[in-house]
Amino acid sequence: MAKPSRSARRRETAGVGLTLPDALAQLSFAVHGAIMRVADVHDLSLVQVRLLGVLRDREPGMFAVAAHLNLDKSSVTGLVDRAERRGLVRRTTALEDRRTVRVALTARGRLLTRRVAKEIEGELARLVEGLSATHRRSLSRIAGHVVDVDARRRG
Amino acid sequence: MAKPSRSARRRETAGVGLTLPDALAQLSFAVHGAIMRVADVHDLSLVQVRLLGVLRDREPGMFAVAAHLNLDKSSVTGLVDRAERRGLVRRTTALEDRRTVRVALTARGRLLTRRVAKEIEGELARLVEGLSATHRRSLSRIAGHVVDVDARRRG
DNA sequence: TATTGTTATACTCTATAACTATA
DNA sequence: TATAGTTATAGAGTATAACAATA
Repeated sequence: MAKPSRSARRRETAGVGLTLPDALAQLSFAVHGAIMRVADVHDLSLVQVRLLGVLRDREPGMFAVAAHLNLDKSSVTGLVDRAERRGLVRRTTALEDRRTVRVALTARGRLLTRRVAKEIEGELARLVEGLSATHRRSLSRIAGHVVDVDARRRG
Repeated sequence: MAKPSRSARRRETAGVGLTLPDALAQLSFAVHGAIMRVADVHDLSLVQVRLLGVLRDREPGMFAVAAHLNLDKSSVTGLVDRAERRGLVRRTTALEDRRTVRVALTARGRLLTRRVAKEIEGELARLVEGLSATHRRSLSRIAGHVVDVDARRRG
């Protein structure tokens, strides 16, 4: 049996009488699946998508990338190596501190980043297109609140 | 459906600062984080947690496990190898078809599965404990609806 | 021939520890 | 000494292709 795509994801039957934890977990898997569908099309992993996202508005050093992605710096070395091999990012040496290596999107990387962001937004929009405007507003507001509380709790 | 105008979108997200796709993505990361906190405590990966979940009420063959997890059967061989090495699952040969290898939780695996499930439920409950009962009900209902539509769309 | 699993191989992703270069 | 990054190494997780055993 061949897996048709790069991602592995769960697809279990949804229900009506779900507990809130179950509903949350399944919603999370659905969202993850939507993101991975886009990533797969461009042969990107989730981490690579996140890397592109981090570089979208910044030109951080390797250490800062590691902090953003919550990875060890040695993991970022390989991650950037692979992205560089694909021509998506470029390493440049900082003039002010010759120890730091800045990472930046190439023109091709920038193009791909914009495209992927737009496609993910589209997939997520499709995911909620069956909801009424009222429910969409509710979901947005409640989800925002949950995220907010969680973020404050963890700094 | 027409693409909403820029101003309409601003109206839709007024008061929250997040678009619905953003809110969904961030909520998904928060949920994933909650699950991973539990998994980490028990030195489990997300896939291993899912494997335990699949085996909770079943004793499937390797092929069926692969289908449940949406993995290639060769990937499941290694996955089950590692779980078996840790004493969490056991391979047994089926009597009716000597090709198939059934996978079952050991006593220790069953214990861990119950504990992990309970802890994940607890983490997710904590995630939403700041919501009013009304908002919790809304979130549960709306999330269930999204998951339901998504599941039906993908069969 | 078809199905179920495993093996061989290769790649991504991740971490820890040791190393280099710069500050 | 301390910091930024890479290298060496190990292991999990994934896939494809080739194989063995059974149906």
